[in-house]
Amino acid sequence: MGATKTEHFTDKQNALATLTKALGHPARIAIMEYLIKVDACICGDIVNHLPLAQPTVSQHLKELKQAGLIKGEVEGNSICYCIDEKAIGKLLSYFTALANRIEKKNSCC
Amino acid sequence: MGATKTEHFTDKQNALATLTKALGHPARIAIMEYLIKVDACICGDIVNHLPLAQPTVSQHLKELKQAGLIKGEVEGNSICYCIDEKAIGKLLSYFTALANRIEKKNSCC
DNA sequence: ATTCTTTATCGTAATATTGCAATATTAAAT
DNA sequence: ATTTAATATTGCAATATTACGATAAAGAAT
Repeated sequence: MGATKTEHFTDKQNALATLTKALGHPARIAIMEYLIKVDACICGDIVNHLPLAQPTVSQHLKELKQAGLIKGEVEGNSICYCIDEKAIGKLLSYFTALANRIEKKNSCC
Repeated sequence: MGATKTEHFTDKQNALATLTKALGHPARIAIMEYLIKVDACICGDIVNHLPLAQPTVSQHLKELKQAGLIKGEVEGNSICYCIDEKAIGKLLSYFTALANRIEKKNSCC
Protein backbone atom coordinates (compact mmCIF):
# COMPACT_ATOMS: atom_id res chain seq x y z
CA MET A 1 0.00 0.00 0.00
CA GLY A 2 1.41 3.46 0.69
CA ALA A 3 -0.50 4.96 -2.19
CA THR A 4 -3.39 7.26 -1.42
CA LYS A 5 -6.71 5.86 -2.59
CA THR A 6 -7.82 8.97 -4.42
CA GLU A 7 -10.37 7.07 -6.49
CA HIS A 8 -12.55 6.67 -3.42
CA PHE A 9 -13.01 10.37 -2.82
CA THR A 10 -14.73 13.18 -4.65
CA ASP A 11 -12.94 15.40 -7.13
CA LYS A 12 -13.38 18.35 -4.81
CA GLN A 13 -11.89 16.49 -1.90
CA ASN A 14 -8.94 15.39 -3.99
CA ALA A 15 -8.44 18.85 -5.43
CA LEU A 16 -8.39 20.44 -2.02
CA ALA A 17 -6.09 17.77 -0.65
CA THR A 18 -3.70 18.48 -3.52
CA LEU A 19 -3.53 22.13 -2.51
CA THR A 20 -3.14 21.50 1.21
CA LYS A 21 -0.64 18.73 0.64
CA ALA A 22 1.51 21.06 -1.43
CA LEU A 23 1.44 23.54 1.44
CA GLY A 24 2.14 20.80 3.96
CA HIS A 25 5.84 21.51 4.12
CA PRO A 26 7.50 24.46 5.85
CA ALA A 27 9.86 25.06 2.93
CA ARG A 28 6.91 25.47 0.59
CA ILE A 29 5.16 27.74 3.07
CA ALA A 30 8.37 29.78 3.22
CA ILE A 31 8.52 29.96 -0.56
CA MET A 32 4.93 31.19 -0.76
CA GLU A 33 5.57 33.81 1.90
CA TYR A 34 8.72 34.98 0.20
CA LEU A 35 6.94 35.29 -3.12
CA ILE A 36 4.38 37.51 -1.44
CA LYS A 37 6.82 39.47 0.69
CA VAL A 38 8.87 40.66 -2.24
CA ASP A 39 6.71 43.08 -4.11
CA ALA A 40 6.92 41.37 -7.46
CA CYS A 41 7.46 38.09 -9.10
CA ILE A 42 10.80 36.62 -8.31
CA CYS A 43 13.24 35.86 -11.02
CA GLY A 44 15.97 33.92 -9.31
CA ASP A 45 16.87 34.77 -5.74
CA ILE A 46 14.65 32.17 -4.14
CA VAL A 47 17.39 29.65 -3.51
CA ASN A 48 19.52 32.17 -1.63
CA HIS A 49 16.71 32.83 0.81
CA LEU A 50 16.12 29.25 1.79
CA PRO A 51 18.28 26.96 3.93
CA LEU A 52 18.12 24.20 1.37
CA ALA A 53 20.22 23.14 -1.57
CA GLN A 54 19.29 24.33 -5.03
CA PRO A 55 17.96 20.99 -6.31
CA THR A 56 15.75 20.70 -3.25
CA VAL A 57 14.31 24.16 -3.75
CA SER A 58 13.77 23.44 -7.42
CA GLN A 59 11.82 20.34 -6.48
CA HIS A 60 9.64 22.22 -4.02
CA LEU A 61 8.94 24.85 -6.66
CA LYS A 62 7.94 22.11 -9.05
CA GLU A 63 5.47 20.71 -6.57
CA LEU A 64 3.95 24.09 -5.86
CA LYS A 65 3.61 24.65 -9.57
CA GLN A 66 2.05 21.26 -10.21
CA ALA A 67 -0.46 21.92 -7.45
CA GLY A 68 -1.34 25.20 -9.15
CA LEU A 69 -0.20 27.39 -6.27
CA ILE A 70 2.43 29.25 -8.24
CA LYS A 71 3.03 30.14 -11.83
CA GLY A 72 6.43 30.17 -13.51
CA GLU A 73 7.44 31.83 -16.71
CA VAL A 74 10.76 31.74 -18.44
CA GLU A 75 12.34 35.15 -18.52
CA GLY A 76 15.77 35.31 -20.04
CA ASN A 77 18.00 32.78 -18.40
CA SER A 78 16.03 32.77 -15.20
CA ILE A 79 12.45 31.90 -14.36
CA CYS A 80 9.88 34.25 -12.99
CA TYR A 81 7.77 32.74 -10.26
CA CYS A 82 4.70 34.20 -8.68
CA ILE A 83 1.68 33.17 -6.69
CA ASP A 84 -1.39 31.96 -8.52
CA GLU A 85 -4.17 33.94 -6.90
CA LYS A 86 -6.83 31.51 -7.99
CA ALA A 87 -5.44 28.77 -5.79
CA ILE A 88 -5.33 31.03 -2.76
CA GLY A 89 -8.88 32.03 -3.59
CA LYS A 90 -9.98 28.43 -3.59
CA LEU A 91 -8.36 27.80 -0.24
CA LEU A 92 -9.79 30.95 1.24
CA SER A 93 -13.33 30.25 0.10
CA TYR A 94 -13.12 26.67 1.28
CA PHE A 95 -12.02 27.56 4.78
CA THR A 96 -14.46 30.44 4.93
CA ALA A 97 -17.30 28.08 4.11
CA LEU A 98 -16.01 25.60 6.64
CA ALA A 99 -15.82 28.22 9.37
CA ASN A 100 -19.34 29.41 8.58
CA ARG A 101 -20.75 25.93 8.77
CA ILE A 102 -19.09 25.37 12.10
CA GLU A 103 -20.38 28.60 13.57
CA LYS A 104 -23.97 27.61 12.98
CA LYS A 105 -23.63 24.41 14.95
CA ASN A 106 -24.24 23.84 18.59
CA SER A 107 -20.85 22.76 19.72
CA CYS A 108 -21.13 19.70 21.90
CA CYS A 109 -17.48 19.30 22.88
CA MET B 1 17.29 11.91 3.92
CA GLY B 2 13.47 12.00 3.82
CA ALA B 3 13.11 13.93 7.03
CA THR B 4 11.79 17.47 6.84
CA LYS B 5 14.29 20.05 8.12
CA THR B 6 11.85 21.80 10.41
CA GLU B 7 14.65 23.38 12.43
CA HIS B 8 15.43 25.71 9.55
CA PHE B 9 12.01 27.33 9.46
CA THR B 10 10.07 29.55 11.80
CA ASP B 11 7.64 28.22 14.38
CA LYS B 12 4.77 29.82 12.50
CA GLN B 13 5.78 28.22 9.25
CA ASN B 14 6.11 24.84 10.89
CA ALA B 15 2.81 25.22 12.72
CA LEU B 16 0.96 26.09 9.56
CA ALA B 17 2.64 23.28 7.64
CA THR B 18 1.49 20.89 10.35
CA LEU B 19 -2.11 21.95 9.81
CA THR B 20 -1.99 21.87 6.02
CA LYS B 21 -0.10 18.63 5.99
CA ALA B 22 -2.77 17.02 8.13
CA LEU B 23 -5.36 18.19 5.62
CA GLY B 24 -3.24 17.02 2.71
CA HIS B 25 -5.05 13.75 2.31
CA PRO B 26 -8.53 13.30 0.82
CA ALA B 27 -9.58 10.88 3.56
CA ARG B 28 -8.83 13.48 6.19
CA ILE B 29 -10.65 16.14 4.20
CA ALA B 30 -13.58 13.74 4.01
CA ILE B 31 -13.46 13.17 7.76
CA MET B 32 -13.48 16.89 8.45
CA GLU B 33 -16.41 17.42 6.10
CA TYR B 34 -18.34 14.57 7.62
CA LEU B 35 -17.78 15.93 11.11
CA ILE B 36 -19.23 19.22 9.97
CA LYS B 37 -22.04 17.78 7.89
CA VAL B 38 -23.53 15.82 10.72
CA ASP B 39 -24.99 18.32 13.10
CA ALA B 40 -23.11 17.15 16.16
CA CYS B 41 -20.02 15.46 17.32
CA ILE B 42 -19.73 11.98 16.02
CA CYS B 43 -19.54 9.07 18.37
CA GLY B 44 -18.68 6.16 16.16
CA ASP B 45 -20.12 6.02 12.68
CA ILE B 46 -17.13 7.57 10.95
CA VAL B 47 -15.66 4.31 9.76
CA ASN B 48 -18.90 3.32 8.03
CA HIS B 49 -18.86 6.50 5.97
CA LEU B 50 -15.37 6.10 4.62
CA PRO B 51 -14.06 3.66 2.02
CA LEU B 52 -11.17 2.62 4.21
CA ALA B 53 -10.56 -0.07 6.77
CA GLN B 54 -11.10 0.72 10.42
CA PRO B 55 -7.40 0.81 11.41
CA THR B 56 -6.71 3.21 8.56
CA VAL B 57 -9.48 5.54 9.63
CA SER B 58 -8.30 5.35 13.21
CA GLN B 59 -4.85 6.38 12.08
CA HIS B 60 -6.17 9.33 10.08
CA LEU B 61 -8.20 10.45 13.09
CA LYS B 62 -5.07 10.26 15.20
CA GLU B 63 -3.21 12.50 12.80
CA LEU B 64 -6.00 15.04 12.66
CA LYS B 65 -6.07 15.05 16.44
CA GLN B 66 -2.31 15.42 16.78
CA ALA B 67 -2.42 18.35 14.37
CA GLY B 68 -5.09 19.94 16.55
CA LEU B 69 -7.78 19.89 13.89
CA ILE B 70 -10.18 17.72 15.83
CA LYS B 71 -10.88 16.93 19.44
CA GLY B 72 -11.81 13.51 20.76
CA GLU B 73 -13.43 12.61 24.05
CA VAL B 74 -14.19 9.21 25.42
CA GLU B 75 -17.91 8.69 25.78
CA GLY B 76 -18.99 5.29 26.97
CA ASN B 77 -17.44 2.65 24.80
CA SER B 78 -17.10 4.95 21.84
CA ILE B 79 -15.28 8.20 21.24
CA CYS B 80 -16.83 11.55 20.44
CA TYR B 81 -14.97 13.43 17.75
CA CYS B 82 -15.53 16.99 16.69
CA ILE B 83 -13.79 19.80 14.87
CA ASP B 84 -11.52 22.12 16.81
CA GLU B 85 -12.67 25.54 15.70
CA LYS B 86 -9.44 27.18 16.73
CA ALA B 87 -7.49 25.32 14.07
CA ILE B 88 -9.95 26.29 11.36
CA GLY B 89 -9.71 29.84 12.64
CA LYS B 90 -5.95 29.80 12.28
CA LEU B 91 -6.17 28.51 8.73
CA LEU B 92 -8.84 31.00 7.81
CA SER B 93 -6.96 33.98 9.19
CA TYR B 94 -3.74 32.87 7.54
CA PHE B 95 -5.27 32.54 4.11
CA THR B 96 -7.24 35.73 4.55
CA ALA B 97 -4.03 37.60 5.33
CA LEU B 98 -2.32 35.94 2.39
CA ALA B 99 -5.12 36.91 0.02
CA ASN B 100 -5.07 40.49 1.27
CA ARG B 101 -1.36 40.80 0.77
CA ILE B 102 -1.65 39.48 -2.74
CA GLU B 103 -4.44 41.86 -3.68
CA LYS B 104 -2.31 44.88 -2.91
CA LYS B 105 0.42 43.86 -5.31
CA ASN B 106 0.78 44.73 -8.93
CA SER B 107 0.59 41.36 -10.52
CA CYS B 108 3.36 40.93 -13.04
CA CYS B 109 2.53 37.48 -14.35
C1' DA C 1 -18.57 -13.97 33.57
C1' DT C 2 -19.17 -13.85 28.78
C1' DT C 3 -20.09 -11.73 24.68
C1' DC C 4 -20.54 -7.74 21.80
C1' DT C 5 -19.17 -3.32 20.16
C1' DT C 6 -16.09 0.19 19.38
C1' DT C 7 -11.72 2.08 18.95
C1' DA C 8 -6.62 1.72 19.29
C1' DT C 9 -2.21 -0.39 18.50
C1' DC C 10 1.21 -3.47 16.38
C1' DG C 11 3.47 -5.24 12.59
C1' DT C 12 4.50 -4.95 8.04
C1' DA C 13 4.35 -4.32 2.93
C1' DA C 14 3.96 -0.96 -0.69
C1' DT C 15 4.72 3.48 -1.98
C1' DA C 16 5.89 8.45 -1.48
C1' DT C 17 8.64 12.24 0.19
C1' DT C 18 12.73 14.71 1.36
C1' DG C 19 17.25 16.13 0.45
C1' DC C 20 21.37 16.59 -2.07
C1' DA C 21 25.57 15.61 -5.14
C1' DA C 22 26.36 15.22 -9.77
C1' DT C 23 25.09 16.45 -14.07
C1' DA C 24 22.38 18.52 -17.75
C1' DT C 25 20.15 22.37 -19.88
C1' DT C 26 19.52 26.92 -21.55
C1' DA C 27 20.32 31.50 -22.36
C1' DA C 28 23.03 35.64 -21.37
C1' DA C 29 27.60 37.75 -21.35
C1' DT C 30 32.14 38.05 -22.74
C1' DA D 1 32.92 29.91 -29.40
C1' DT D 2 33.64 29.95 -24.49
C1' DT D 3 32.43 31.09 -20.16
C1' DT D 4 29.15 32.25 -16.73
C1' DA D 5 24.75 32.11 -14.35
C1' DA D 6 20.36 30.17 -13.29
C1' DT D 7 17.42 26.45 -13.09
C1' DA D 8 16.10 21.58 -14.00
C1' DT D 9 16.80 16.66 -13.98
C1' DT D 10 18.78 12.30 -12.57
C1' DG D 11 19.97 9.04 -9.25
C1' DC D 12 20.03 7.59 -4.86
C1' DA D 13 19.90 7.13 0.30
C1' DA D 14 17.21 8.07 4.39
C1' DT D 15 12.92 8.56 6.18
C1' DA D 16 7.82 9.08 6.21
C1' DT D 17 3.21 7.86 4.79
C1' DT D 18 -0.54 4.90 3.57
C1' DA D 19 -3.11 0.91 4.16
C1' DC D 20 -4.69 -3.10 6.38
C1' DG D 21 -4.81 -7.79 8.84
C1' DA D 22 -4.32 -9.32 13.32
C1' DT D 23 -4.75 -8.38 17.82
C1' DA D 24 -5.52 -5.76 22.06
C1' DA D 25 -8.17 -2.91 25.19
C1' DA D 26 -12.18 -1.28 27.50
C1' DG D 27 -16.70 -0.39 28.45
C1' DA D 28 -21.79 -1.93 27.44
C1' DA D 29 -25.13 -5.46 27.20
C1' DT D 30 -26.73 -9.80 28.10
